Amino acid sequence: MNRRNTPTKEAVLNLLLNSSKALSQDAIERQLDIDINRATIYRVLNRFCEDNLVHKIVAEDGKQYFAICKKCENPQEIIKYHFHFRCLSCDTIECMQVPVEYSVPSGYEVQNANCVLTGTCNDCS
Amino acid sequence: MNRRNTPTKEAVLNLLLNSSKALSQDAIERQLDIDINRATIYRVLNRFCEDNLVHKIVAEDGKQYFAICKKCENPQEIIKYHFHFRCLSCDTIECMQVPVEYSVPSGYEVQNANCVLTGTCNDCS
DNA sequence: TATATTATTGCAATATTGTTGCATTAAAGA
DNA sequence: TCTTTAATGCAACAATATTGCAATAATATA
Repeated sequence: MNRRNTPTKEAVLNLLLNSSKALSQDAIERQLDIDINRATIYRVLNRFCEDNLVHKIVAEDGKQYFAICKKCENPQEIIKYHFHFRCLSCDTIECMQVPVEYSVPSGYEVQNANCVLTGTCNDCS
Repeated sequence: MNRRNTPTKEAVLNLLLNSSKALSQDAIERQLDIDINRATIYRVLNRFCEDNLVHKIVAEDGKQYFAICKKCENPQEIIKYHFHFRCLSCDTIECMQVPVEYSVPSGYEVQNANCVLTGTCNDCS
């Protein structure tokens, strides 16, 4: 399944690259200049996730948010997972530098961590 | 807004009390002997949450899960938040004793933490 | 450059989860 | 027993996300 470059893909990627926050599908649709179908946006985002370009966070509102996290790409950092912060005031989600530290009993195998702190962010407090 | 005791309330509470795992609305509906309307189950659960009898976890499947966590009630433990583990194999969510440890930059105020580890649990590995 | 292959897209339909309005029922105090 | 109003069932609704299918277009190949 080879990937092809399309204006859609490029537009979504650029939006994410220029955003300091994680974005939901509807936020992406709203912020894009061009009109892209909802289903297409989801498909593009899911493909990005498959290719490890983007990571997905599910907040307690049950919605999916997507982010390109530059910190993730830092090869020095072994930190695989980091906290996310959801501000209830400005309704944004951002990647925090704070790593997720945990230990699980033997027998448990962790494949992913989805950790969201909720509250008021620096800008809104 | 006084609360009243009803068979529904009692049934849901007993189910949660006897469950070692966090349950979703549909799981509760399935496991109950009596037939209870979906909306009612949600209302009962949300009331339990308001009364701090139960806590709610949102997993990466976007679904809400509810649990009575005995560990939460231990007054010795200052631990407010703990990790949850979602097993992809048996599709359950359980409360872990592992506390969530984090620090946020000044200016951020944390009101809640929703942390779910995903993978394979002890029973399934 | 023209053509063939097939990844990508838009559209509509569908599934799932959760909430809300409203009339009815029933718990609990007077 | 009567009154108050919390709780319930039902249907409708809202929001999020996915899927099938036909049409389109990116890319490799001739």
